[in-house]
Amino acid sequence: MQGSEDMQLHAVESQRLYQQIAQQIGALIRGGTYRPGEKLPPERDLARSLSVSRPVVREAMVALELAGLVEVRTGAGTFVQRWQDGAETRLPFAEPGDAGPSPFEIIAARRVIEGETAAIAAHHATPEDLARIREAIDRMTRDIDQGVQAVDHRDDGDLLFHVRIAKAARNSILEDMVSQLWLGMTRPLFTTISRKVRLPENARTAVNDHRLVFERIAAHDSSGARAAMHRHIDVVLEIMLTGDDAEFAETKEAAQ
Amino acid sequence: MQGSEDMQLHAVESQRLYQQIAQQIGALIRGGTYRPGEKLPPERDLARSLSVSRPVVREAMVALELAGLVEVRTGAGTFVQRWQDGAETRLPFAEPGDAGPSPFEIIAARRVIEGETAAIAAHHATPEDLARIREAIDRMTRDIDQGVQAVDHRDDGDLLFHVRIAKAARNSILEDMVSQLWLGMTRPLFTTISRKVRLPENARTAVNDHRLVFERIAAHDSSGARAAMHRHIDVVLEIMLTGDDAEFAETKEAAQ
DNA sequence: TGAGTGGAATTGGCCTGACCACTTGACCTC
DNA sequence: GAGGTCAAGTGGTCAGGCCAATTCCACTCA
Repeated sequence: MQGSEDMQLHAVESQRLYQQIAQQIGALIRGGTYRPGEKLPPERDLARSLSVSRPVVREAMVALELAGLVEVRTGAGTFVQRWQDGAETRLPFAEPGDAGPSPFEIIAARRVIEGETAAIAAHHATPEDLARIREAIDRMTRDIDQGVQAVDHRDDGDLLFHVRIAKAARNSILEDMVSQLWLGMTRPLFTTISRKVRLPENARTAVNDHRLVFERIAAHDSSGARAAMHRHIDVVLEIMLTGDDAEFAETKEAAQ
Repeated sequence: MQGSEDMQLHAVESQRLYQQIAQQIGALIRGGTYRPGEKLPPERDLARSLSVSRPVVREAMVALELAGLVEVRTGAGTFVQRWQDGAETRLPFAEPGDAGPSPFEIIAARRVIEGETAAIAAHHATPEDLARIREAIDRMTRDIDQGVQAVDHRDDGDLLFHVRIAKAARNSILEDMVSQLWLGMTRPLFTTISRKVRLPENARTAVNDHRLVFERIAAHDSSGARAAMHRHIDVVLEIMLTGDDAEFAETKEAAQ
């Protein structure tokens, strides 16, 4: 998996108990031991058989509940959700041996989603929407010129640009997806890769791309906006790939 | 918001304490009271000032952690995440007065995402992928003929069809999105609406649409697959709208 | 003077045990 | 048989405590 040199040891970041429990139970559910609609053992029993305290089990239940795997009914019990998820409702935290989606999967997903949000935005965008998008571009330009790096993501012009386009598409789900995918790209694990995108010279190309996308949206040119956004994201992909650990190259195809 | 008749009273489903706490703290974070990187008060203090027990605060922290809003560092404290989300990281559970995304937003999102997954799948699909997709169609056909309704979502041919296409697109993120959106459509709140789609006559049209999509994918006709999927989802939208509470009609446009 | 170190204070992680409130279903009454 | 009653089961919450990781600063020693 890795050359014999530069073997950096990354801490195992010990998983908290509730995460381990949630994973175990989640696996049982996905594995079919507990079928949809079925009732899980009482918290007290689970605690006993897992050799943990009830509070820990309860924290795990919160996680499973948020993941949509179980439904907790006061006084009645905890039940496996009936509907949803064909195969892949993952717990939000990494499972052992699972690094989660690669940066390239994320890029590919962004290409798809943001390409479409840009196209939709080109239809719906009001003057106010356009002003807000333009403001994000200006902010990014300014920050690059002054060499500052937004500490607060709420001030990050790059992110704002993408989110505001999604907002102009008038679909809160798509908007959330854009935010979440951005989150994924800036995760600690990927900082080394994504930091390159932030280098001044690359940032300038990016902001220029942003302007092109903006122009197409402002012109209500739907397919043009989609194409421009695709080009932009392809460039980001290129940057991520240049001079990089070649181990990722094989994943490149998956990003189209 | 509603006609004077047929005023059905839907239960308030009392929110659990941890959810209320998580919402409050989440609001403070989004509101800027706690800035990114900043340290939250210790759990004990929070418990005291919120007049709840520490376990409750801890459960709320699990929720906030899973939502990506905070990071918990053993022995050090709880900190607001630096990166991520420009504006809209929502807690997974509904906030007061927020019904969450409407079925029409979900449909619109599905149209976008699944249209693209179908297009990508048309590129990548292997014979095995095609076989699995076809199997989903067959299963759905059989279930309709026999009048059975899958109790276990893992046996639901309709869902399987969509998920397996996403799987053929070879992107786990897109795949998860398709699953999650499906989840959203079959939520308890929307059952009344989405049940119509399951009516035998509608199900037959659906399965026929599925076949058309499948043919385009099998023929490696990317844009044809996208178009076929769009048509399919447009039909679903139509079904949802027919003879329905007209209050939703205004939202129709948002679904394109 | 300054680098290093040791320990106390802080803070999250986890446990025990208890009580309350809601749900469910068997049982009892009419 | 219909309807009401009650007790067991189960989640919701609280209180208090101990352990372990992290910080940070006063102290030590070169």
